[in-house]
Amino acid sequence: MAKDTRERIVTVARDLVHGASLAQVSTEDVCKAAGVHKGSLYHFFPSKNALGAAILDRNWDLMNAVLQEAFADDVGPLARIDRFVDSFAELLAGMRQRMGATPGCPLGGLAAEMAGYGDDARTQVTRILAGWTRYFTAAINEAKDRGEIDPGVDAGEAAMRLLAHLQGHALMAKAYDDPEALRRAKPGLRMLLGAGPAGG
Amino acid sequence: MAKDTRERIVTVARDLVHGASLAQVSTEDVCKAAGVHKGSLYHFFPSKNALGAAILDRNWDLMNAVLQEAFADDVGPLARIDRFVDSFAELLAGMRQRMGATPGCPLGGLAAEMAGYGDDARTQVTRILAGWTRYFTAAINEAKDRGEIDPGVDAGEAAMRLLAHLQGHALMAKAYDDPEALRRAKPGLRMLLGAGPAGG
DNA sequence: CCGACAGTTGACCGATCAGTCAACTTTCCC
DNA sequence: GGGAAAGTTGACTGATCGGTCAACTGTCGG
Repeated sequence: MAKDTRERIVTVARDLVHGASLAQVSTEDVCKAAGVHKGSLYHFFPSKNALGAAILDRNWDLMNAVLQEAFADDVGPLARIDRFVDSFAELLAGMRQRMGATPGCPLGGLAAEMAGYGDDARTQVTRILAGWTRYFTAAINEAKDRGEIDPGVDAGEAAMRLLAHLQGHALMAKAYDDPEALRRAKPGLRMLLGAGPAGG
Repeated sequence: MAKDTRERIVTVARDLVHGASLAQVSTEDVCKAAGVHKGSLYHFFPSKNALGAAILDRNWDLMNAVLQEAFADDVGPLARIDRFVDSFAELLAGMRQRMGATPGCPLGGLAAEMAGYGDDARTQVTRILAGWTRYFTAAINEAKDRGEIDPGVDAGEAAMRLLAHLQGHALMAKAYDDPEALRRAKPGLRMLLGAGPAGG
């Protein structure tokens, strides 16, 4: 029952927080939704911020799974990026249906909130961002090797640009309550790589 | 005294909120900082969210002033965009010095928070975003006329891409506690316009 | 069967919060 | 100067919040 309860708390809290923010969700909300009592929550987490950190890690695990699937090498590197954007957009669309409103990026949104909670949280955020860019960097390097994009581009810098671009579009998706806004990031991503507008 | 007090409340609240979030700042904090009492605050604002809306409007006013100055036509359209990024970065740097940490975009951050507060707030956010893109759209059209960028690009779509790109980089600036991260958006903006890397 | 310990309970606390209110003061216009 | 309206005061409320705690339960090794 041990790991099970902890798992359930994080899962439930994740769902609640993703629809709003960490600050808007109380520990009591989480407990009620998870069918646990306050003491149990604080048995596993020393503080609410620690729960927030666990949620952020969990969100990264989920995003990481999406990334791994999208970046599988059964298609070319540029197509993988497109595939990831589609998966991301579908993820947002599904959440919109479940919650009635389009949330922002599960990582970016919570990250922005927690980055203001001190350096520890900010370090966690940058660690996650680094993990995310790694997928882009690898794909970009492969695209360079294949001659699909200019070999002169710095893969790391380009990857950061792609990530920032995606985060910005995720914000638009939230602001316009429209998951499709994220998909509109695709042509921009191509431009940022100096690659042709289609096929890859 | 009337308008003066209201003004002071919004100004002070803006500073407090920008360093954190609306949720993290209490009405008491605002009152204390403004040297007013609760009743006065609620004399001018029907609710805390209404104060948030006023702050958002104020932030837009300030950003609008920065935009107007940066987009003055004493230089070419592409140079105006660069100039705006520089002004934006300096704005963040100044706030970092005053508050000890790099805040995100004054508009984007608060917008993301308030977009989850209902459709009214979301409408306000989209209105502001539209005002922002207008500057980009005009500059892009002028650049097209001058033959500095491909005349085939849709100015509106391109403007949206630029804005999203900037928002993403503002998030990075916050996450890495480094205002210079925003400046790194510049080459990406050029790529998104299909323009040469320098001079314009 | 026992003792230890992880997990669970639920009442409880002190603090804080958004928002209220009736009384007071100032301003301004007739 | 008088009276109404606008602005201000400061105490107050009811709710909520993060977090605590001592006692209880189940489990598992010896």
